[in-house]
Amino acid sequence: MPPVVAPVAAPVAGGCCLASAEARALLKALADPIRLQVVEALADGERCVCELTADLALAQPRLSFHLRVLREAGLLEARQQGRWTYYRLRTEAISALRLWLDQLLVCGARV
Amino acid sequence: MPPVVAPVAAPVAGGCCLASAEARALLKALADPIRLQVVEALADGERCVCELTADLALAQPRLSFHLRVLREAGLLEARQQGRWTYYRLRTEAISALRLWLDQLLVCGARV
DNA sequence: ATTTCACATCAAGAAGACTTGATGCAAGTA
DNA sequence: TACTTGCATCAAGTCTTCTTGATGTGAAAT
Repeated sequence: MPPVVAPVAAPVAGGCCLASAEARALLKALADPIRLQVVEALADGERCVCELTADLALAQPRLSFHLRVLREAGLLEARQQGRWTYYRLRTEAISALRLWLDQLLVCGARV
Repeated sequence: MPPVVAPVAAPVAGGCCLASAEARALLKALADPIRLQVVEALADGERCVCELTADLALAQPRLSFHLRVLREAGLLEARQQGRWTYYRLRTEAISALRLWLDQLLVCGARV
């Protein structure tokens, strides 16, 4: 377990309108119970993998697999520090998804 | 194909805060490309299955399968009229999902 | 230099989701 | 009544995703 240190600000990119493939990747990533737990666990700040492994009581390769899915969907961002890898939630991704849902209602599939 | 008639208003129930299992069902339902097309096709009004089958160029049992997934997730509602079954989008479901996404950001997983 | 720790990755198997052709059924139609 | 149309459902096969144990790697500790 790493020593407790102050959280580090991460760069924020955050694009606007999602392509439907990107949106679907986000939806799919969030649809899994374990991955949703990970996202919730990261809602109040970044954590290293070993903390998540302990908190969620998961086998390490299993968690690693889901972290990769979440990262590739754009929901998570990884930061390496010493031996530890910290993951943080890309809240912009969730905002973008929220916006995408709006579009789904507003325009008659014309986007 | 059915005769063209005026669209019928459908009852709206719409619960508030989604349980995470319900939310995940919605996410999963929307994550599929075919099902997303169906939702988009229904964004501007209800349609019968045969219209959807034609528009999306899908085998009928295949569409039927996806319609069921969408309906069981709470995204669609079916209405029978004569020989035709009309499906409409439950926009409340999408609003609820949007709200659920908000909660995900606002509270540190405390909901 | 060796060991340990944190994590990623891989290969094989298990589980789940989807597709397809066949069948059933209810509501019209002839 | 017999036939057709619109749709749901089922069973079997296929494809995708997930899990698990083993292995690899780089960074710190000894």
